[in-house]
Amino acid sequence: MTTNTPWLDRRQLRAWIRLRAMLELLPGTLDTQLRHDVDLTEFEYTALAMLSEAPGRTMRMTGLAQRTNATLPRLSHVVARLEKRGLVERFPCPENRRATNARLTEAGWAKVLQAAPGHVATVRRHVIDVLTDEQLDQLTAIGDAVLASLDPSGKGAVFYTHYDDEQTGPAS
Amino acid sequence: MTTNTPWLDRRQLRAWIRLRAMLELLPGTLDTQLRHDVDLTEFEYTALAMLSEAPGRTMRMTGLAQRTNATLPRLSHVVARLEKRGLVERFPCPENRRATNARLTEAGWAKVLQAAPGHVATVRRHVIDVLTDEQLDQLTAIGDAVLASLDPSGKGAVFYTHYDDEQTGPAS
DNA sequence: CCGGAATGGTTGTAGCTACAAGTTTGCTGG
DNA sequence: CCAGCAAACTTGTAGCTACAACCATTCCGG
Repeated sequence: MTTNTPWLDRRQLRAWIRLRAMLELLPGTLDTQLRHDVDLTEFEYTALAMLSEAPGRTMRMTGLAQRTNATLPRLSHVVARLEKRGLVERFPCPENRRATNARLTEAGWAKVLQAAPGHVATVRRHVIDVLTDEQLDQLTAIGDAVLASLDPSGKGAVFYTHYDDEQTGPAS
Repeated sequence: MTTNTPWLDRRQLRAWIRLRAMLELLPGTLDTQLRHDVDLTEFEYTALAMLSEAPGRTMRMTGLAQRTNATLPRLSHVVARLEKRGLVERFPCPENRRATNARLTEAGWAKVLQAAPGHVATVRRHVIDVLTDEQLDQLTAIGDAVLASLDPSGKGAVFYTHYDDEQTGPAS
């Protein structure tokens, strides 16, 4: 820890500058579109979307937090707000009395249906449609490497790899 | 705008999920390290670092905002806080009386020196060192494509391409 | 040379996130 | 069977960002 940290060479710096710029600019762009069109944050949308795909449109808070890459306090606040807006409802989990389930309401489902097309269009416009199929796969590989370093336990990976290939069994 | 937005296929979804996860997790990781070690945000660090590389360690607010991918209001607030901490000082720009210059103080310079190694180490650990040289170049290309779609005017590109190749002249 | 638009900034405020505590329920060893 | 620790949340609060408003300069056409 006494230093000896090599500086970044030009190639590395070049890549890092792009990544940092994306990190700074993309969230704002996505948020702006969603807020303007349907009054949702990208994070709120993601939470609702995850619920909409879950069996019974219901998930436990912890599970939802993992899928949305959020901390539990953050999710708790967000769900509380969504509940006030009538898009989600919470109820104690039957099997585990310290757990809480979040369920998408009908209004929440309608909201997802309303929000999805615009959001997908934005993601397409700024990300998907400007990349080649090859680049999409490269991005996937890069993401896997980076995310593995961020989450060595690999808890999140369960979800990342969920869409990789339906045939393959769970990660060994 | 009447819909007709194709949904994402598996390959596209796969890549997008990784990118979204990075968008969500990376900033927090970088912020946490910097805040813990030197009480700085990644954004604050970037601002200070940009100033430290500028001639006279001085930049106009607008220019600094562009390099840090920030809006002017945001930068204004941040610089105000940095000024209170004695890391930066502001003074009216001589050539343009409506403009403001921000200059790194000695304390600010010391702060950058103190912060840089740890931050670079973190960036290395989670990004640079987990990718191959090939992947770094791929990331650069992907970043260029995405950023171009976010900023069609290409104002930011001036900076992105600054490190690409010292030999090449300014973009045509 | 003057009225309006554009440039360059600052400030106020609402809303979201991170961090730190606190609470309840479940688990485990002795 | 119970002490203590862990799991699963919720809540309080400080701090940062976005958005909107505002003010001061500068530029530009007629």
